[in-house]
Amino acid sequence: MLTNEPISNLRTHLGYWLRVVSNAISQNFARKVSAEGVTVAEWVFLRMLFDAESIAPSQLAENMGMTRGAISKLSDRLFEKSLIEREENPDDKRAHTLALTNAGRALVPRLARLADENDAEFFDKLPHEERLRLERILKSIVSQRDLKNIPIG
Amino acid sequence: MLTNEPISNLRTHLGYWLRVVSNAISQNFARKVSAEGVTVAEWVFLRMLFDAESIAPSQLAENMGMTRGAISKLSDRLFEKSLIEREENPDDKRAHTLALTNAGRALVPRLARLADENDAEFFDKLPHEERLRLERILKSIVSQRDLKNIPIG
DNA sequence: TCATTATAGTTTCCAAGTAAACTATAATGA
DNA sequence: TCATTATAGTTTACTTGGAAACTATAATGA
Repeated sequence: MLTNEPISNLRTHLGYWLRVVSNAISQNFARKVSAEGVTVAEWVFLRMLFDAESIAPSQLAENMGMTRGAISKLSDRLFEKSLIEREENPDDKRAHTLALTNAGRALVPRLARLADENDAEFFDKLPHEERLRLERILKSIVSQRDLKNIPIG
Repeated sequence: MLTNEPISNLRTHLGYWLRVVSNAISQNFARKVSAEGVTVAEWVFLRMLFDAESIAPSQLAENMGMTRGAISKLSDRLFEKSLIEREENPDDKRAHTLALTNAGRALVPRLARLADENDAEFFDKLPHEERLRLERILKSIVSQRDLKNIPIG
């Protein structure tokens, strides 16, 4: 050996434990929303449209931390499921706007319940104080590293 | 509205913040290890082989929380890169054993350094006490939910 | 023994993302 | 004005994973 430094174990990294928990939460949530016929990325997409009323695909790409190509394909799928509408902007024929259909708008509250349930399954058994600490620590990392988006994958 | 319950915002869920941080850490690490020509899944694979000396693909699938199919394909890639060897078990022609090549064994310490660096980038600025709290909270969720594996995706 | 069942690993088909090329339209500025 | 450049969205080629079918071999038990 040219160095005395030990080869660190996977479990020595906080990032490892974060990934284990985060992926378990996401997979559990994916299972729940699949019962409503959507994916986690589709949930995020629909939830953002719910607030935005209408939004450009490129803006959504920015907000979701995904490429425009990915948003384009996500839109195709949600359109096929009749959950969103797409309109060409009359002032700028390059631009589109996306909006929820009535079906899409009706689905969001059900998905939001599933998200609440999912979070509760993982965190409700923590003492309230611990939940606050966890939230504070995570948000401090987000602001320290200036993390803006929701990278899905 | 049929219900008075508000539609919860994405940012109200702890799972959301966990995913933001976890994905940022993984993406940052992916960028680092790509300079060494490997992916995050390949790092985990190599690190496990480093300890195990030799291991069966199905055992590795179990340990990594991936399917045998995925391990089969991961093995192909690592074999192509001359980082692992595959041998047929003479006692049971169905079974294989995997082991690191010298090149693979030489790579692991460099990747372990990158993992250390990556963790430090995200967590070194936290007070020591906070790091311990975060670790304790995450591990308590792991044990409470009996999370066993490293789901990569 | 040998038909049946189980196990190990591989392969095929599919899903959903990225990067980068591509198309259409708009904005800019010499 | 109109050639050049920028922007919006789509498409293509590729990556990497899962699910399930498939192949080869081993174990079981009537």
